[in-house]
Amino acid sequence: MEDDDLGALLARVTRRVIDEERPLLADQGLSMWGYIVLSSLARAPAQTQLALARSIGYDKTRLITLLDGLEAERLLSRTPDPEDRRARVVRLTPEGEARHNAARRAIRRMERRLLAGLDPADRATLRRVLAELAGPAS
Amino acid sequence: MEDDDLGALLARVTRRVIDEERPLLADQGLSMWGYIVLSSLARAPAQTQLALARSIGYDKTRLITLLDGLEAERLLSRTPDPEDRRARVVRLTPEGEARHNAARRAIRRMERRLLAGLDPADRATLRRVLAELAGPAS
DNA sequence: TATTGTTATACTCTATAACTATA
DNA sequence: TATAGTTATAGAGTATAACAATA
Repeated sequence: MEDDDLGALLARVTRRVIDEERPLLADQGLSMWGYIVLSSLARAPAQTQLALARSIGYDKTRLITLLDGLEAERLLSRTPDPEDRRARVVRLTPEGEARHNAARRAIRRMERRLLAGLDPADRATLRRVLAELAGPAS
Repeated sequence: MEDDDLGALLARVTRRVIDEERPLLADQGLSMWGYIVLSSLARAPAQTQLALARSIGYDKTRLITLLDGLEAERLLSRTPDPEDRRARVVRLTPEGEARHNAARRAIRRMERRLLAGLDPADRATLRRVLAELAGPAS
């Protein structure tokens, strides 16, 4: 029997992880893309919404309503940039940081459980190789 | 700087591979799901369309039009099962087998190129660990 | 003239319900 | 009554075009 394609294998594993993540995020009142936005902002505030959209690989027009929702929940702020009055700097609020951390903790717990059966060296290799293949950090 | 979530990492790598695959499949006149169907049938014919849908994780109603297209191109055949006249056995035609092999070769070439920078032991570990995490073969 | 943020629109993909023919 | 295949419809998700404000 032939090996699976790498792409097929990756897609199956990714789908499995995502399926486990979704209910954990729902517990925190977050969608997948909402969590991705919070994660990006937790690394660094976004100078423009366009830059944020590009950095997470999302459409800039869809980002608007996503940010609207997150802002309405006071998880992030959009403040006009005094240097360029077209742009709006997007930042996490303290509440947004807390919500992100809670979601992140739940996801990390799930990941540990998922990888529990693997050899520790394999776990390390997996993470290192995936990071290498993913290219420069987003 | 914190590590990325495993899910985020997997999603990035998967997207990258898929983005590389799509044009190769388009060269063969195949969609992603079309290729997945041909791959499944290349492993074994499907006793019913429902079983095929389940095995590849696709919706049975969407499978219909997908199979319609592939059948119109003579890449597969749907023949009524004499034992159960509700069911239709789905098989690759020789042309379907050839098309699948051509697509597969192109994809394997791309995968080799993508993984070329990795240590051979890491490559092997990646494939083995992903297969383990993907669960029982579909 | 180009860019940021935005809205509106169209399109594609996906899920649900209901029908037919067999079992 | 349940299942395989199918069709039609509705919904979610996504992409495209166009606009106002600013550079």
